[in-house]
Amino acid sequence: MRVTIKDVARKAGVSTATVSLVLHDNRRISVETRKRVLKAIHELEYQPSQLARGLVMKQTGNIGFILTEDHFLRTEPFYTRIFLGTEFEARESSHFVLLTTIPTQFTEENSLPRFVTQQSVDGIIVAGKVPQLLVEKLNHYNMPFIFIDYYPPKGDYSAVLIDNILGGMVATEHLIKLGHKEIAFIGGDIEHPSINERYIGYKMALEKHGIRYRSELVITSEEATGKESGLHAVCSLLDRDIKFTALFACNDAMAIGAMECLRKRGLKIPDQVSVVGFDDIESDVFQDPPLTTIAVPKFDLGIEAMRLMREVLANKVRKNKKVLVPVELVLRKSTSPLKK
Amino acid sequence: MRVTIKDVARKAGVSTATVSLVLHDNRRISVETRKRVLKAIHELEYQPSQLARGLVMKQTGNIGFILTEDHFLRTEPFYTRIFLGTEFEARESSHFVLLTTIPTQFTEENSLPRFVTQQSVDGIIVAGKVPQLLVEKLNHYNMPFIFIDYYPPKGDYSAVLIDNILGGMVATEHLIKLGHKEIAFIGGDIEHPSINERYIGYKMALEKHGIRYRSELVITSEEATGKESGLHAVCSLLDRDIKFTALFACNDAMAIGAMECLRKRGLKIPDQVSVVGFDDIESDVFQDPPLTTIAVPKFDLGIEAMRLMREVLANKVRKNKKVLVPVELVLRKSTSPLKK
DNA sequence: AATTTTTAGTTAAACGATTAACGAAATGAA
DNA sequence: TTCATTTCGTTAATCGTTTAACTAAAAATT
Repeated sequence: MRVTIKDVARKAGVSTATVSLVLHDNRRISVETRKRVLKAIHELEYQPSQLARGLVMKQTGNIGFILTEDHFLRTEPFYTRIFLGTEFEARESSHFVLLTTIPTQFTEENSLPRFVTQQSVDGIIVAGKVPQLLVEKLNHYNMPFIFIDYYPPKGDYSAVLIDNILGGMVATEHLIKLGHKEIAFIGGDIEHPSINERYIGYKMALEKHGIRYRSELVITSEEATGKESGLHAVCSLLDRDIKFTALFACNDAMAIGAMECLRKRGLKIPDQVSVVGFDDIESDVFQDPPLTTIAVPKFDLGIEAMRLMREVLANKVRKNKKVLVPVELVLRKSTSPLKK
Repeated sequence: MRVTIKDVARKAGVSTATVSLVLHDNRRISVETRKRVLKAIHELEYQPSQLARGLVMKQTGNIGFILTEDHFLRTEPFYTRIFLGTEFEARESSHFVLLTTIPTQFTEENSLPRFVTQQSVDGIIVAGKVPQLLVEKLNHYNMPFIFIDYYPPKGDYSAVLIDNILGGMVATEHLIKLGHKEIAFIGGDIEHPSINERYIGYKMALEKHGIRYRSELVITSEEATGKESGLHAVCSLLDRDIKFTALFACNDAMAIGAMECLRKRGLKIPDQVSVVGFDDIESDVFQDPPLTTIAVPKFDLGIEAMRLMREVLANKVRKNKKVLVPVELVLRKSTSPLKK
């Protein structure tokens, strides 16, 4: 049978209360007694039961982690890295993370994850864009939740977000510093806050350096944000004979598609067109040339979310707190100084 | 405050024991009382506390899921799919799955996942090849564990495995039925049970159809099982002027590398060489031509593991049970009938 | 009618922790 | 010396379930 606090108490010749107090570093216990207890704990290899502890403390020690199915199964380990960060940081406070997915099309028929309805978690982390319906259903439960890399359009929540505006600025400024003035921007799903913010960063950088914003250089009408969209966007630019010496794509997938189009049309990268992406996905390195991009620290996003969760659970947070995690420029071979 | 069994009991005018018995479908309770209780449960939206339940039943309701880091972060969502299957099936028995990773190089310095040392799980599922040290450390704990897609070289364990031999046979027979007789096999990391079994399947199929095994058609000396190994293996075959009209690669990655080499050397697929892979990874479809392969039902592997775990936990399993999940041939464009 | 059996519930202990409230001994203050 | 305070522990209630053992009433048997 399992070693319990009673066994420890007996072995150390004290009451179970004393053992518990030692475990919680209560200074009401003398150094000697504490030593005896610690010795007994060690010798018996005692591990407190999380169940018993949770029952009296009214907390489960679990954190729920919700992802849509497609995000979890994406080839690019974006959300898996975020999860890993969360799980890693959870070890610091002895939390467990329960990962579950919801259908990408979450409708009325779908029920919430069991850990929510059963109240088997102390808090919930929601990663990536999720259907509004989920958010609303979640609101019915008296459980703190935190978003990662997404922010619901209505309502006020705690969230850990990528500093997309900064990223957009850094990417654009990088191009500007290389001497470029005709910098195109391509984006899709422009309603998505993250994409929109990158776009804003682009515009801010232009303004900051006194470069006029030219709408013909900008494509925000793509539906999706995949490779095909990138290809399509750039091709449409080229078809209209729009000239640009640099390109900032709202993410790497689109950037890769864009490069494909540029190559097809015989444009040399980076000599004729410099390209910057956003995200730093795995395949960037295998591009020809390797893609310069804005790296998103996925692991850190997960870590920050778990930290924020702890603060929230400890009531350290006044209102809904937002954490912006910084991004950084990763120089590879797809950008170069403007050539005459 | 949380709704407890007491609230339900009060509302229904019965004792808490009665509520509990109703919850467990005990037929000692009359139909009417049961109805009253059920009504109260429903009206109060009562959810039993897993903590309290677990405490008295001496079970946590959790299953640990261990993966090496590199497996979890692989671009190909192989193990994530397996996990998803497990998580999905866990819902049937109200289990939660705690996913954690261990360093790929698990050494003495590394400690076991916290859910093991803390005994916060009822059983453990280990997916993919893991260091032997982990297995040995796990053995010290009195917890059932089950392997998925791996079987430790020493010892006897319960496991859910891919029917690799069958897969190797099916792949090879497919080629034989297309008229091929000179069928090459390329594999790497041949010590790995899965690879070895596919190789055995290859040999069995040849024998079954009375085709002589020719060692010069076989490469098992590659270290790794990646694209480069596939490329290297086939090139070395071609360099030695070995003739073959079909090729079975031990996995899709190698098959893709192999095709790259074949294309480079000007050999047409499938006209001059038919190629079959194994695994059914995402990028198969994007190959030129799309790769015919043996599909591994990842989701099912996870499901079967969870089912097996339940059997084990219920002591339904006499000895260590092995479950072989069947694979199936996926016809795409990389194989065709032998041309004269 | 008396006894036994069945039915339909209840009582109370147990699971393994935490912690407020209490208390005895030692120490300090008046 | 007496009273107050501090130190170091203990007692006992509590968290929300489950379930063995019990009981009262009803039904069946003799």
